[in-house]
Amino acid sequence: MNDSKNAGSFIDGLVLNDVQREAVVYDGGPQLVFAGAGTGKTRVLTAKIAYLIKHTGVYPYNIFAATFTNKAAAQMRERIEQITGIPSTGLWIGTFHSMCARILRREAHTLGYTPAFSIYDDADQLSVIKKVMKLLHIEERTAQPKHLLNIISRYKNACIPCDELEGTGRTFFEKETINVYGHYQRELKAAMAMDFDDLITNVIYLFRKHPAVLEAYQNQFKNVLVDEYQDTNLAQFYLVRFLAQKHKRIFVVGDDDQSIYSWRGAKIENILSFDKQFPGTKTYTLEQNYRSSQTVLDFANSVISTNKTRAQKKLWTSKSGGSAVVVTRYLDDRQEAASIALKIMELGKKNIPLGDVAVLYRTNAQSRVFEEVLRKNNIRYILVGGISFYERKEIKDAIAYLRLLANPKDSISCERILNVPARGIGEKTQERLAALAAGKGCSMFEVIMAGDAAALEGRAGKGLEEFRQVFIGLRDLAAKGAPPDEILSQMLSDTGYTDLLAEDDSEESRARLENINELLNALVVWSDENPGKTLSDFLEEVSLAADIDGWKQNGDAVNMMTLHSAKGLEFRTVFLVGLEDGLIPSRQNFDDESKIEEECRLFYVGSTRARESLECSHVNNRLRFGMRLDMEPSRFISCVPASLYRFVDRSMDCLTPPRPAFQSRAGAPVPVRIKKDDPVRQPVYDDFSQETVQYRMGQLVMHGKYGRGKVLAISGFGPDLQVTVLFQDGNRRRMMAKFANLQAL
DNA sequence: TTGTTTATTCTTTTT
DNA sequence: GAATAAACAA
Repeated sequence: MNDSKNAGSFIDGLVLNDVQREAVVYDGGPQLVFAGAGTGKTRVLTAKIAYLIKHTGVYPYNIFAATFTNKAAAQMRERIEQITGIPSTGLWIGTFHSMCARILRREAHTLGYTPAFSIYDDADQLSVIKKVMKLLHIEERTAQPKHLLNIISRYKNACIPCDELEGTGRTFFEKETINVYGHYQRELKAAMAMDFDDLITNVIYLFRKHPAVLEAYQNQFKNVLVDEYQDTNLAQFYLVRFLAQKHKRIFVVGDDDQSIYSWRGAKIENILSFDKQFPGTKTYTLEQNYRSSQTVLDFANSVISTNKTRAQKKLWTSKSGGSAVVVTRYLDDRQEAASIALKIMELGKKNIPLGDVAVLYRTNAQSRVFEEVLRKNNIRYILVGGISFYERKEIKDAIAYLRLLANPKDSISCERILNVPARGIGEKTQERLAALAAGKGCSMFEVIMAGDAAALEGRAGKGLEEFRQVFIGLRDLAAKGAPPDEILSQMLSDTGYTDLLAEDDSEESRARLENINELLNALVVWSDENPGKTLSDFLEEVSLAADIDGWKQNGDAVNMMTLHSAKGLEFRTVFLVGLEDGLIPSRQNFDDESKIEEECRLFYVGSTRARESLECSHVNNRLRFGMRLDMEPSRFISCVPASLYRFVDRSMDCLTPPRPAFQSRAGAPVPVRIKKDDPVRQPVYDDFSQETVQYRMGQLVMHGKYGRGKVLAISGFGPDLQVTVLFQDGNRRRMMAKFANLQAL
């Protein structure tokens, strides 16, 4: 970078180019930095904060810096400390969610919350919404719980509280949704819980209702900085505006070409209209890329140039050349994985550290084939995302115990573990408990702990008493100030949770036991590193941890993650896999132009992760939903001029024995799952269609119009017989068997 | 009430 | 094919 035309100068030991330095030094109001991929975005932000602290007399305590992940925050904090030599303890740097949680714990009482409130993840949210729907007698097939949550989330992102919506619903559905929203919020409040959106939104409500509180925070945060500004949502914009209103010392960095979170409410308009929102904004554009080779950049530039709605810019680098971008076509996903594993091994032989290699894909499900083949070849890998550690059943159970201990109103956690391990407390008992709690105006857990429920007869009563004793023990321990890990291990032994797993000799139980021990270790380490912090602090960290936060680049392990997780990272060699229409762009976004553009940006983000070599691949045929589908190469590849990459077709190679594309299992009929010795459940014969066709689950069939498909479900009987078929185009159709005229394959 | 089998849906992406 | 909901048997 020293040979570039705007030769670098140093600020506090950081090399900066002219534009970067100007942005760091300027102190005349709002600043917006458009920073393309690899143009030193993090460097500028770090330098800016360090500069503020070291040269302008701003205390770390006066800085509010929002990053996209906790990991990024931790790294930046460390770097800043290094540069300035000043302890960064007071510095507020973290994700919007974690910093808002911090504010809310402080101000909890103002909002009628306890500082130990629980934070609900989406599984918890789903439980709450289902509870509400049951209460309001809304059936799940009339309105999907996830859809309702989505609408609620949109209201929250716009910072519209439910009481403002009362009576505004026009259609029946709207009225119902608003009603659900109200009940949902009441349920959360009763449980002393907030969901992810609430963390931001409640801070906004706090500031709106209590100007004095707002002013205090405005006075504290004289400087507001935001990273990845293109992925902020409306509520986050309101927050930033609130905080920066007074001093107008706001500095945001982002790249509209890397906006990939609109489905989470992110508004690309935030960055595109920043200068209108903050008059007098000084705008900078960073276009010199320090990461990738020219060939990679040319490819990436071409990918993104097809998008219409974007701020014009073009990345360039002073590094010339680089190895050509390769696009390879494979026969199927297995060949793709096997060949890439082979290539990875060759890289290893060339002494390229595998920690500098990544396999990136659109969906988590795609990791499976790679895991299998890498394991078979003894290649170490690190998998980011998928089912994360904290989403595992046993971990969620353990956490629920701790949560309930910290927050006795947390009914969702209470219901989760009341009968785990099984204590004979079934659905009926739970209903009775809920009624009892409602009558007394307290939570289920409080009813149990008061001993009021001990009056319940028989097994259930006994189970409840057992449950109560466990928590009495835990409370004692907590009151004595025992460290969290001790509390957890006592819970595990008192409930018999560990014993139960130890008794069972299955592979699964052993894995679970291992996970539990891992959690225990994590708690020990955590308490060690965070003396004085409470159980709630730990639980908060757990709730707000991203998959990528736990990721540690390891010298000899290949990295595998989704394109979303890869944002902000870079690798020497990147394999961009599964580049097929339907995956990227996702089939579900086919009908929306703006979503297609976002998928294109995702492809762009992926391509720009590569420093030296970029290998893309797509397959003719892929296993999805347990069936083989024929795929077409992604439309985004088709848009790139052939001169910008080298195309290799390996789909004719016979690495795997040749077979018809569709019938992967050599046409072997899928075994029918019929209950043994039950004549009633023999395969259904449709005697009423012209031909006698025998349908069974998993049966491969041919349809005149839709082509091949797999029978997923059979319902009805005789002339009413219906079959649900998943077709090759990825769509599922339910059809009357007598008209469908399906042919067995 | 519990543990089994069977049916159904599901795959985007995550703080 | 895998995870979950629903249905069922013990």
